[in-house]
Amino acid sequence: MGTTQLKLSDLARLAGVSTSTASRALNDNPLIKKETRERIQALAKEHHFSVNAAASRLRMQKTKVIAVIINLEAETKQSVDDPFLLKVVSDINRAVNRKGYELLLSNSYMAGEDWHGYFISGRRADGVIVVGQGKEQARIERAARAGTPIVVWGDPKTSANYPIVGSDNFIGGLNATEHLIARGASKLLFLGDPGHAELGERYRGFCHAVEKAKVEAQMIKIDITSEAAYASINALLRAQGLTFDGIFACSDMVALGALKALKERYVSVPNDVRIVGFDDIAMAQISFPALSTIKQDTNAAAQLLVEKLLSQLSGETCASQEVPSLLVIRQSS
Amino acid sequence: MGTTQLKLSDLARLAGVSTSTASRALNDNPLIKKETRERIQALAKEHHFSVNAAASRLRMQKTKVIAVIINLEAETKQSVDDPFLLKVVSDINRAVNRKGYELLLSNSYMAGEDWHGYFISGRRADGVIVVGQGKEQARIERAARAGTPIVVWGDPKTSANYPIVGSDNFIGGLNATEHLIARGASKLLFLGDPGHAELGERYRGFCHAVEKAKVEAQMIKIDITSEAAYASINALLRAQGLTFDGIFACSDMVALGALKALKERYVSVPNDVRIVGFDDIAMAQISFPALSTIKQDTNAAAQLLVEKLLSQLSGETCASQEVPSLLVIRQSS
DNA sequence: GATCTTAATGCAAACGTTTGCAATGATGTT
DNA sequence: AACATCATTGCAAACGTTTGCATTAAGATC
Repeated sequence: MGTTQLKLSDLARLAGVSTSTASRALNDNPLIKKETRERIQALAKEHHFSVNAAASRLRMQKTKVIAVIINLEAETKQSVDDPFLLKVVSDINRAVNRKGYELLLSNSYMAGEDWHGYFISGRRADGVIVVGQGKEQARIERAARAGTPIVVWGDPKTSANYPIVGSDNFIGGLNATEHLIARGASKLLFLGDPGHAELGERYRGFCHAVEKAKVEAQMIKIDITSEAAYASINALLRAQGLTFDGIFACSDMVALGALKALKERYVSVPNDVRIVGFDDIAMAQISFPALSTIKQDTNAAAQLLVEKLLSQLSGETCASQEVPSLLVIRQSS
Repeated sequence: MGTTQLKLSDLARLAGVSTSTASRALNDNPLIKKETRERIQALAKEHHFSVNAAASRLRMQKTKVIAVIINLEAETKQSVDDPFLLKVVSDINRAVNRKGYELLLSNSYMAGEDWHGYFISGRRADGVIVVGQGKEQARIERAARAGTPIVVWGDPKTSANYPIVGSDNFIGGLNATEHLIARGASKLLFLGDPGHAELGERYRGFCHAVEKAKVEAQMIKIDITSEAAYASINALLRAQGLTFDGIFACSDMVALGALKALKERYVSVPNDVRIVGFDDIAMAQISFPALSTIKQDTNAAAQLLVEKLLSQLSGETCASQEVPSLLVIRQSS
């Protein structure tokens, strides 16, 4: 309490060595005799000493911090509370920690337009992970061009001057749709917004399967929320009756919204309509009927994101990469 | 790219002033003539200059960073992916930003045992927000005693040497239970773990209502996950049949797990069994039937947490506080 | 015994800000 | 005309590390 903050030079004096020796000892530098190192480390623990990160960062010119910025456009209502996005952040957090880095949680509000200036020049972080490619990639591209070490969670097929990691959305959409067809659906419905890069790929997969099987199909463009899905299915049923027998929803939240609308109107799932979602959020297996879905391997993706970012930090350049997705069959299909 | 990092002294030279003038100008210090200030600020923008945060923090002795640490005990399986916890973090993020601070997302893994040493002495953050009181408060208490500015999301009734913000869990439990009874339930079931501080209060509210109304009640102690709830309801139905007609679940995830088990066995909700959850996560209104629940005002709580933390930073001492919760009636009851 | 190598440690500069104090010039007062 | 006041700016120290280089002591080699 009353005591002033212990600094490295104090610790050194307590140990009877110079500041530089103390510094090297704490960093386990083999220049220092082993027993000296251990003695100083023990002393540090005993006195609850910790290195002043601000000073260290200033001197080292690196922060050991990675910024994660959640990149949501104002236009869409997909909220920051989307369980899937938050799961991605959570997995990134773990992956970042495993590599000895810390995670600065940020957003457009703080970082403004000039991400390179804010994070890199501002020495707030050594690199940036962007979650959510969004529809507008100007800021990401600008940051990358300015030399920001940066990786993006999004659609890996998009060509860009930065590496993108994400699921194989096309295959995912294809598998989901073929599964619906295999289960007997012949009048398909895609629910989502193909204007969004990742969802566009899923839609391409959907269309591919539809054409191959020569079945009917329609697409309803909606906001990526359960509310929008609920409302649109309700409207569709009211206006035209049951014009479909299989739904591929662009996300689980959307699928669950649709599911609710169907159940309220006594449409049986999966007998009358089969549904497959995308993401495999926790709720998918707890809904009733449990939701079939395309599971995104966020854990593997998070690890890849971090690895690619770190390799950029050591000067290498790396490419976009898809991570396999997996069809999880449950009761809804 | 090839150009070296612009520093304050470079900017000053470009503007034809001293470094100190440039510094003051960027901080809008009225000591500097207004037009000089504006000229330098414009120049900074033009050259994409940003202050080196590491240097600034070193000199200022403060970081403008708040650490949020998610405090989950190893024993319970409540995962970091719990949508409610993540919503709290997300709301805290917004509240922190509004005050001009950044958010460092951390956990026991990085911070270790000595939070004061790691965050405060280590100059990584100016204060700490702990999400999740947990069952074991030794680390929090130790950090507080060491002088860490700290606030906790948890049960405000717990007496502690740090301020706790959270919902009025007792009232919440009381209201939920009285509502169940008012809807005709007379054989109640509490699903959760009263050993956990917040849940204990909810259980107290439950018991209070039960005693007042003199109805039957039982409690099943389970892990706070939908899987555990699903499994326990299943087991109970199999072993004893339908021995209850109202469930107060300690969280929405738990409620939804229970709901699924009931629906699978064709128990009608809300006709045979009424259910009320706690939290009001996004899924509550999209489940079928939509889940009645006690809504926690995470937004207000987040703001309170941040305000209390900042007032600690300016030397004030502050008390725990409850935020009102709200019974949201939907179809499940 | 003188020189060379090696292991271990210390000295001092640098990282880029912010800020108390001093300095300057201009204006107002006696 | 001498002096006090005020607005504006600059000087230089300090924040607490890390690290290239110099130094020391001890053992090895000739």
